[in-house]
Amino acid sequence: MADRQALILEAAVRVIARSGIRGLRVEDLAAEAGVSTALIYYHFKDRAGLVQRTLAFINDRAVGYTEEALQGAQDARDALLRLLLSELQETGAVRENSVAWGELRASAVFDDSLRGNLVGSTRDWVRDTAELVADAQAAGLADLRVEPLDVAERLTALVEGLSGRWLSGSLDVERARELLAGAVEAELGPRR
Amino acid sequence: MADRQALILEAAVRVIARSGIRGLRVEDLAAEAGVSTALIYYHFKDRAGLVQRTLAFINDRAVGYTEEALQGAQDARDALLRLLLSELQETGAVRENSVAWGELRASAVFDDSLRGNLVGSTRDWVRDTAELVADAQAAGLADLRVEPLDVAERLTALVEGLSGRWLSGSLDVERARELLAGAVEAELGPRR
DNA sequence: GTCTATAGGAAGATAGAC
DNA sequence: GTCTATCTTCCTATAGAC
Repeated sequence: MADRQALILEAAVRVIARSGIRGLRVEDLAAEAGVSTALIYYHFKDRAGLVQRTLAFINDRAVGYTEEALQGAQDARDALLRLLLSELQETGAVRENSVAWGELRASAVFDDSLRGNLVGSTRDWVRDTAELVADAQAAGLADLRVEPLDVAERLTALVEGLSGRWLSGSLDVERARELLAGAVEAELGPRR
Repeated sequence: MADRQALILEAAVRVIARSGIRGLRVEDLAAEAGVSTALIYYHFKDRAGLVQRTLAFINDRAVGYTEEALQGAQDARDALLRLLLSELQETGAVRENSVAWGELRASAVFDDSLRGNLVGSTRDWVRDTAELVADAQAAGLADLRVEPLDVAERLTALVEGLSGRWLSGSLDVERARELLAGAVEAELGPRR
């Protein structure tokens, strides 16, 4: 069984998914994890440290289902679509991650200390996406006139927009996935 | 000069733009507005009522610059672009509104009582956008094969995604506007 | 309508025993 | 390492005077 710290971090993800980063109460987390508040302070120093560590934990976990999503892709264009769709799934872990990610971005508007992490992760994601766009072009599966970085930046930003609507109850996940697939078609042009 | 309530509401917008909905402290607002906390409770009953009224106030104000953006549009396609770009401007009021809107969406993930307002406003915005897409098609300025509602839903969601990146410091406003213009081109196809 | 003063209740953080 | 108990700070909300 995992150690106490890991148990607390897993509980923290659940609490953040339920109440948000700013709604995270150390006492709630203690109850969720079945430990005392003092233990949390012992392991994580203070609330800010706890949040920091939880965000890093979430990021690591995301790598898992992202790579999983790429398994079995037919070609580069298919891989691109799968990568993007992997953020829009009604799965426990994905939803938790999406909520946390959205909260992180929303919180970073008011809290500089959260921006570093965020900007870096965003850039990585955009870069990976742009590479798949370029691969698709090289394989003759996408319009050669489009700029991979522009397309990647738009598609990933669209995922974030759709995700926000999904999680805030304006859009169901199936419709979001459909819209995203349509955007990929519009951006890359017909398969040649 | 406006009455006290309006002064408080204007101050509340500034405080929300600076600290977020969940970061709004009645005491901060009192200082910003130059009144006592008691007066705020006198006029708005409680914190929730204050937030509610402020959000409505922000919505009303947004109608102003939205309509302004449509002035001088050359044609339906141009009007569509202007409508969308009006959310991405480095102007005091627009930035304040964008921050508040993003916060509202982010908060609604955890607070059901905020969803009603949000879902309705989103639907209206998407509908107005879809109408402009249909107008552009009728005027021969957009590909007739695209579904106006799908395009509108994607473009408005993209605006929200770009706006989130802009406000959280991942993207500057000029780049965001450029990317958005590119998306309109990709979605509507070349002018015919 | 508006203020000063303060009650009352969360929530973060720590002391000290085990 | 982990807990119980508690300190302290911050924040919403109200009482009561003007």
